[in-house]
Amino acid sequence: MQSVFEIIAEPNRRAILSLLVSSQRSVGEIERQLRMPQPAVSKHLRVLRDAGFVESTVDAQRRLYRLKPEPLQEVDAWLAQFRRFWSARVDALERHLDRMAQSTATKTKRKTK
Amino acid sequence: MQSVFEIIAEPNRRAILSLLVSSQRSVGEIERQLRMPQPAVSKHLRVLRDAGFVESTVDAQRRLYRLKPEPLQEVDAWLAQFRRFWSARVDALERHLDRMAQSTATKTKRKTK
DNA sequence: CTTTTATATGCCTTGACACGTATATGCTCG
DNA sequence: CGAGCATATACGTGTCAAGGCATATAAAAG
Repeated sequence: MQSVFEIIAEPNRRAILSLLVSSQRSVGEIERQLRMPQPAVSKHLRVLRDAGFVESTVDAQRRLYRLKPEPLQEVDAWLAQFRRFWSARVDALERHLDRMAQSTATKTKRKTK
Repeated sequence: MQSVFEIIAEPNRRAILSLLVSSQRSVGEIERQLRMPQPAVSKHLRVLRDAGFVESTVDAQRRLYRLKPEPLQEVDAWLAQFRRFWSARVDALERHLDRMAQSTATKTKRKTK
């Protein structure tokens, strides 16, 4: 379990991350909101913490977990190389659709005239 | 192997995707550029195609594979929810650093005067 | 001090998947 | 049509991680 991609491959871990984006939570809150056994939550949090996705502070017997941005930014950085590609594609599609609309409009004009 | 996240968890598959971002390639080209056994390449391409990451066309005995944007955009969409979070954090950090700089400047001023 | 609450860890089983090797399919060209 | 190249698939194997359950640690409450 090394790469950030393997970490977020697990659906429950993604759910935890999504939950933490709004605010920090205790293990028990996560457990209840995601309806998942407590040991499972703790284990996933362990993985997430080791990978730097979250950090925790102690509040009496509770541990409050909150998000850290770096690993997800790493994913974002990897994704960046593809944004150029697909925006180019969207542009091409838009040009294509423009031509379609153009041609349809012409046809309609002819018909309705 | 259902979710797009599991697909890109595999390093060789990410390498293939990165390779295809510049242009389409045949299986043999991928095999040589990534120094990976041909069956491995074919298998990963199969997975990528089934998941909609790539598509292929036939060119004689070759198959040319090229990228499709949708699945990676799905990843991008999931990531979007965190961007607000971390840009907020960066803002806070910047404000913090500004204050530091401010205070340091003041101190320096005093010293150098 | 005992009980209860909150969280973490250990062990075991199971299933998925990546890899290697061998082989099959299919196209091209002599 | 047969040889050779390009790609796909099948099978056997090892690894690793997720889930379930029991239990350990530790703090709070009574």
